Amino acid sequence: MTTTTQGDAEARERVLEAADRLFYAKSAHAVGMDELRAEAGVSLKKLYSLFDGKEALVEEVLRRREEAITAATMKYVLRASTPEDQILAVFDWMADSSGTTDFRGCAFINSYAELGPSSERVTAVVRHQKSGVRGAIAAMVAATGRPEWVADSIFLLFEGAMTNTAITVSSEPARQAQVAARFLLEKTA
Amino acid sequence: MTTTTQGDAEARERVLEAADRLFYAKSAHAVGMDELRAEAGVSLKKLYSLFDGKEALVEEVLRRREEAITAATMKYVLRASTPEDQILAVFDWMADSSGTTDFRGCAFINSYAELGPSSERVTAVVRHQKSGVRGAIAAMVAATGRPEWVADSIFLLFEGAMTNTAITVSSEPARQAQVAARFLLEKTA
DNA sequence: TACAGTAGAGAACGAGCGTTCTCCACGGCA
DNA sequence: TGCCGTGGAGAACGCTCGTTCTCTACTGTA
Repeated sequence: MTTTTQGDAEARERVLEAADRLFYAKSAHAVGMDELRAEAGVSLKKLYSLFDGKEALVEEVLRRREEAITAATMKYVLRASTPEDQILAVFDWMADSSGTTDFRGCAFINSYAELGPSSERVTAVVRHQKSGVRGAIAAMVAATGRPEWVADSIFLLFEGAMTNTAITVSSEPARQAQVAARFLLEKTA
Repeated sequence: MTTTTQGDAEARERVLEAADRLFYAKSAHAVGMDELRAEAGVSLKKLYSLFDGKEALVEEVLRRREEAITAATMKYVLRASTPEDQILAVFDWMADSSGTTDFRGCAFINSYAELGPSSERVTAVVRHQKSGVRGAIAAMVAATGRPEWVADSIFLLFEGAMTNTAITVSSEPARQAQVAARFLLEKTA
């Protein structure tokens, strides 16, 4: 029946939203399915009818998070006028995001770290997302006509700033990374 | 009695060595105290007589790991002749370390990621170690007379390369970071 | 009103964890 | 030889987790 399918979609959305928030804030293994059930306002039965299990849920949360992050950064990127400023805008996004007290770094790196080599499926997702971010930066850098190693460098600055922003609980690393990226772009102009 | 204290010191060493290896390879929460006991060849009773519990053990492992990493990188750093090459040598260490199949990135970031905000004690240790690495790089850069933002940039490249080396399972990120660091040093000479 | 099927609440289950406790074998001393 | 205390092996405990199962209440239909 179409009505139940409609309700399922809504419940699914609520679960994924709650899972994304809780997994990111406390790390996935620290969030129980029952806590998740309560937060999403759904029954345990429905939870397991919507998803194959916790690992599948983690996988889907990571997949959706890439979309959300891409959308969020795009708002900053598209605001910039020059291609160079577009590249630098991703660090503005990071600096602003770190202002929220629950910023805990890169969700993909965190997932990789907490899972260890135990789940090849999730590791594959993490790898894929990372290459996506890298590809986005590479495309923007390529559009400015600069060599690929510049893109690689900016990507590494991005990664380093993500983890350090989380650990230091400040937007300073994001700003430092932006300074370095700007320098790279200027000297390779 | 001094003899038992002597034996305790040896057992303690074995436990810490095994814990460091297992925690790093599989993440701390995935290693049970019994697995650790077996690996270290020690009884559960002695394990708990030597350490106050798992969290205290994690703390001490992280503290010791900093010493070990510092020593390992120093071997590379001291081999270099110029101050600039000394800075770049840390990326040689990283590239070589990533050759071992069990390289899993920065142990401190991994600990931060898997623990979440649950243990402020361990987070404090992580923060301290990170500022140590950063300080070491800052000192080397300062010795060359370059401004502090260059040190910040190289530190972020270091961090980004550590995580990406682990995720991509290759030494490429370490090399890319070295290229970027060399560029920074040349252009700020 | 009687009934079938669905979905929610939450008990139940088996596994794994950190930690403690019990039991027993062994070695130094009278 | 008999005793005592130390330490090892591992059973036990209490807890939490992911997952499944049971029971009950409800809703739409004849």
